[in-house]
Amino acid sequence: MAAQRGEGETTTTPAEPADRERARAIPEAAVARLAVYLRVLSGMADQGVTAVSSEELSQAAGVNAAKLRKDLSYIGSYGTRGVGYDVEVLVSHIERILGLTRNHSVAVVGIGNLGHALANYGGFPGRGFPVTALFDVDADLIGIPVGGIPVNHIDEITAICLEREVSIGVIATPPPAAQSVCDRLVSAGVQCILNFAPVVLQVPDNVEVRKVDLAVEMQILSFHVARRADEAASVSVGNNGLGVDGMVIRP
Amino acid sequence: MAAQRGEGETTTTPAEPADRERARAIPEAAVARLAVYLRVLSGMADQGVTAVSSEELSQAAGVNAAKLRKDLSYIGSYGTRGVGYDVEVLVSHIERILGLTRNHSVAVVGIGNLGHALANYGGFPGRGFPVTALFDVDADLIGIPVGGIPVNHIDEITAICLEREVSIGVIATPPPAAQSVCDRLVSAGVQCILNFAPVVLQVPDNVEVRKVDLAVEMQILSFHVARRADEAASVSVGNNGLGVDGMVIRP
DNA sequence: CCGACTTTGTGCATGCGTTCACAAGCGGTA
DNA sequence: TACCGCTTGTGAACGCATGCACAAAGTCGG
Repeated sequence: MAAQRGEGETTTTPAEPADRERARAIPEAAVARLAVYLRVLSGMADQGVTAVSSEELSQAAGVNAAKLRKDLSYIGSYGTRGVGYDVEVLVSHIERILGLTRNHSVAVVGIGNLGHALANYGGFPGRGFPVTALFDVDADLIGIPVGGIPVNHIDEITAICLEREVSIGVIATPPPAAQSVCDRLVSAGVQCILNFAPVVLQVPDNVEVRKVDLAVEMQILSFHVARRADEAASVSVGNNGLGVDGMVIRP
Repeated sequence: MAAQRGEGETTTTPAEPADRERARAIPEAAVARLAVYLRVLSGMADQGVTAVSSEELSQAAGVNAAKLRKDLSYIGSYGTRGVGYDVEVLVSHIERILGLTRNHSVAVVGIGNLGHALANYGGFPGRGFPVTALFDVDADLIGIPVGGIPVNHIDEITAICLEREVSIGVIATPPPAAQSVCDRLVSAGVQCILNFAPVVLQVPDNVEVRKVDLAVEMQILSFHVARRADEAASVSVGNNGLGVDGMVIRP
């Protein structure tokens, strides 16, 4: 669907179909994978690899080759049939689509164990995400530099975020503080938030929140442990669905 | 579909349709949400709330009410029509399905900034996930207790994981070490891994890996920042898809 | 005891994402 | 130049997840 490229279309449409249209059409799931491809490709580039096939790249990224090609097709046709992809070219196009050509100033709120860890990454995972502000409520922390940046009091959040043009806020506070911190970030014009607090944040529609929830991750793993155990039990006993420990399972 | 409960079915099927069948049928996405519902419900229980409707619960969990009801229906029918759900009952059933009635011993590998943070959570987010072993390669760390547990050398990983029946391994090492650590965990019988290292782990089919990748999260946010910026640009100029900075976007 | 009202549980339709399979396109070779 | 083999890009089928809308089932008031 959508406009093909250079297919001899003789309408009045300009030659360049605008990346915006494309970007809007990329499935969320594909965006996440593009970031993974980017990392794998960067690693390859560092090792002097200049060309790669969809098969190789997909294996390194842990996905199916067809899926990889479809994902790449969302951002355009930059491969050469019969040959593969040029690593450099792919890297630069993915970076462009992911918006990594601009710098995204990051603020970390909550300088506890996790906040420390995040701030110390310095220049955050991958390049392009400079941490430019740290906030906490603890008076003992204010002014102390962590990862090269001094900690500010949380009350200064609005002023500083505006001044330093923070585009991404990272919440690493205890749960009770998270919503209030979030509200302040939003009122400071931050439109993207990465939330480590185990809380469901309420935000306006124009703000994007991504959640990293350790408890949820652990519980999903726990579910799989339980499922495996159940399977093992029913296999070892027979396959009628009545496990050895039927009554252990029920409360 | 599947067997209804106590509908007067007079086949030879035993009364209890076995939770195993159910567990296998729960969509992955629903499992993640069940964990969220569980947290919200626990919070409600702590505040003395005893009953809740799907509407209330769904709002607190940030999802659509129909989806919530469907999710809950995967684990059985424990609500009362015209009334809602009993908080305690729901909590205990979700805990059972997620396998939280058993204790899952956790090992953390890589006691850097992040590993420290994880170990210090002590008893990990939510109850039921006791951290029972820590590992690192750094000789300076060996023997030092973090969060109450002494750090062991990584070479002891197999022996200790077997001895302490570790069921979940958490990898918080630098990227180059991750795959090797993963292999050792697997050979120690660990079947569930939570990976914080920005690496695509290769594991056998019977091992479950979940990935928490900060770089990917940041880049997804970056993508949305860029998309918003593009939208804003094209809106402010008109709506023909040709933005003000068309040539800035292209390399 | 009955009728009105509330809320659950779920069949069905819709849409998104994944997978398949193959035509189109390109480099290499004779 | 013409052919051959390889790899991309994508139309189309499939499957899963989401959302809708309503019957079933319960409570409450009279």
